[in-house]
Amino acid sequence: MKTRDRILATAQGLFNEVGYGAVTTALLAERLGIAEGNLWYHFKTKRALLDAIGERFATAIEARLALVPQGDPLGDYARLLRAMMAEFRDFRFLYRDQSSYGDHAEVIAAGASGWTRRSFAQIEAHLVALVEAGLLDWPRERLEDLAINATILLRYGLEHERELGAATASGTGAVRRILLRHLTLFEHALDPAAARQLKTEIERIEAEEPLAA
Amino acid sequence: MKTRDRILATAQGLFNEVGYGAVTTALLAERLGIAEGNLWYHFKTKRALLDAIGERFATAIEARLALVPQGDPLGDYARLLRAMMAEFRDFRFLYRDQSSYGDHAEVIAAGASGWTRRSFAQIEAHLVALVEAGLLDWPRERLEDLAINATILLRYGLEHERELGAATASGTGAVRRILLRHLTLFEHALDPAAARQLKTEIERIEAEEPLAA
DNA sequence: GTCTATAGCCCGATAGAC
DNA sequence: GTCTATCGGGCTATAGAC
Repeated sequence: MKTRDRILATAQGLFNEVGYGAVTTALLAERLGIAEGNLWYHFKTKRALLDAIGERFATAIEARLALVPQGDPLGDYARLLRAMMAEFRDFRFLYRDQSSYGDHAEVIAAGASGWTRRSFAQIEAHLVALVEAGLLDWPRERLEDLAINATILLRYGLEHERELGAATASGTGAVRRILLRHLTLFEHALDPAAARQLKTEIERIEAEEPLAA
Repeated sequence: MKTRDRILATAQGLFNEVGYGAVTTALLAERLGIAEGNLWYHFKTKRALLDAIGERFATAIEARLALVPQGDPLGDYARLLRAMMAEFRDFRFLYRDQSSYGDHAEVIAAGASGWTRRSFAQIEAHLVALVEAGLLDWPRERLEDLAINATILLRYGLEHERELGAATASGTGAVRRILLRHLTLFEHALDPAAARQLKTEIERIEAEEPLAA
């Protein structure tokens, strides 16, 4: 792996782990086993490093937002949940530490609002597919609210788990709890077999691999 | 007002406004119109300042958690909503900037988990009162989930509004939108007159005064 | 209690040898 | 591409006059 990519991956992992503000260039260089000066060869400023991760983020989020229901409402919804949680986990510091990187934030600050609104619509589209397949019994006029509430519960799930004192790393069950929690919004209105299948899929998602750091 | 109290109030307002990490002692002193050295007379360290605000927070949160349904389910619930939103607003940086104050956090880190769980129970108790008064049609076994989901939507409401690009200061309608959003969780199961009354109360809450800073 | 002056530290970033 | 050495600056905090 090229040094530049190692820096990016390690920085991203470290930012997620201890927070953007707490990651000094000295700490990052030490973790990488390279000299601090070498960092500046690959990234002229700390901000340039953040920007590079921001570009990765924008790419990942656009890829996730491109997911549309494709005829298997339950599988499609589970796939979307998996993609969203992976994104929240892999780029967690970008969501969480916005107050730390102050002016270093352009890509995120510019995109956040639109991305969030498109996430609402995306979840709603998937819920509509469930309704149309007869798997979810929910009045059309309340689907938008359901979608927004589901998105918020997913979006702030990891922070909420941490606030409850739970570990949030992969394999701790945090993702499973978050997904099951959001399911309580509409589980009672789901076809029982569909609910069971969704829960099985959720167990599979929790078992996923974390970001290589 | 004593200088010590002015420092506390101004610091709290400034922390909420621009983030704990972004508030340097130089900025704080300038806003107060006093010399930086004078700050250290009143608070030996920046952490001591944070601790003092943390104590205020602990007092406020215990006072809020002491609120119990008192026979007027709708009024009681509105009173609780008002208290919670005031708390989230007045001590916002404590909720938001946890990654910034790293080790400076004792009171919060120690209490957060318990406070959150007690908030769940408190909201649930108020919802139970609504059910028992015949104003809310909700199965008992799903009340806990409803309470938890409502708490999360309220707790992360301001951060979510900001992420959507909305202003979150008092009078911007952010609090009203947050309260109406959480109401979508169970509005359809509320007695229509009760729903109308709750909405009226919500308008009244939005019109409230901000923290004097 | 409040001020001025400054210490001491760590940070992000640069210069230049290899 | 990677290293060592070092700089300038901002930050928290101290010393001591008033």
